[in-house]
Amino acid sequence: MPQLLDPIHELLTAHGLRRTHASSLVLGWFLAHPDTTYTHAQLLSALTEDQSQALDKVTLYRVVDRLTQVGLLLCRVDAHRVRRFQAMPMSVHTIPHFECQSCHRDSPLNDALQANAEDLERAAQNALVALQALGYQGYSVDFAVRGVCAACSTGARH
Amino acid sequence: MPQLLDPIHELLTAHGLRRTHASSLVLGWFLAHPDTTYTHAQLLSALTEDQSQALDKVTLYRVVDRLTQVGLLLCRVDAHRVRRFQAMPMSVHTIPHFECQSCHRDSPLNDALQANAEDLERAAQNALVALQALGYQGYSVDFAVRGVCAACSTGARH
DNA sequence: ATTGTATTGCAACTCAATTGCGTTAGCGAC
DNA sequence: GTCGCTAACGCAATTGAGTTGCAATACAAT
Repeated sequence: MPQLLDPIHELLTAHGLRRTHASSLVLGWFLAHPDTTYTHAQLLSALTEDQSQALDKVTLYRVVDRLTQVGLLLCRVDAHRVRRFQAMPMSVHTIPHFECQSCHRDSPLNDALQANAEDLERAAQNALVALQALGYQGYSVDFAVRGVCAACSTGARH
Repeated sequence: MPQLLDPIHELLTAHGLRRTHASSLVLGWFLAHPDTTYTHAQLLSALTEDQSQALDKVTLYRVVDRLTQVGLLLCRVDAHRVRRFQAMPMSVHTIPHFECQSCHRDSPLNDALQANAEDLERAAQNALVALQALGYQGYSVDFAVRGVCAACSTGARH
């Protein structure tokens, strides 16, 4: 058990963070659930039911903040103005998505974009290479289309 | 003067909205300031100082909401979790930008992406054409890269 | 072990945005 | 025109994500 936590501890110290109960717990959770996004609230309840001991709300905010600032986590604000965090992905998957401004649904666009997936992927890759050369680090690419979806634009009335 | 407002009135009725003082005022402001984003607060103070009569905060929220739902305005949530609105653009300019997760600065990426500007533009155009065929309408494309900028990643300590 | 500083936890607070509800005013029908 | 239905208004009170202040605690470097 203590050996299993080592990679977490090493990541923390490698990024200049202390190896505390809260930070190990949070980073451990994210590493165990890659490619999944969590809001603060979701993370709090997930950790609370995983552990029996509840971790303070403010502490969680601060731990997540630190992890994000050093590039261990990725943060984006969703259409409902809530921050969503996930472990910083290793590879670059550009996930094109559509945000409807009427029903506020956020749906993936894989089907509609089959044709230009390669253009997008190339643009994303080149962007990252160019940025890496400039000293930027630990990034992720997001391709978002905003508008009114078919259902809402035909349905008309709000 | 009344003649100048006609295009605004026509847009409102064409989208099933009533031609009220507040909605004409707000839509008029956005049409007069294309390519500029406003938060609710900025819009409120801009309109208040333009007009002498202050328009209620809640009314403004609701008017902007309606204009957005029918596709006359474009809405995005910025890195500080505040909604920013602008007139729905006529043409598609994909504005690649970088959001630093440490200093929270949001900077345009034109320089770094000179090389793949065409790939991006093509991907955006194709995406819109494909979506239009599916009944989606009034959209805008956003290409965002997230990570830690050069200054923050070398500076290290927050 | 000692000490300086990062981190924690609690309460109180901020601020964008929302809801309830009684009132007002578009707009279509008569 | 004016009647009546409903959208839109405006005020007060509320929500909910996130923040700040500060005293108490726990890392980690010496």
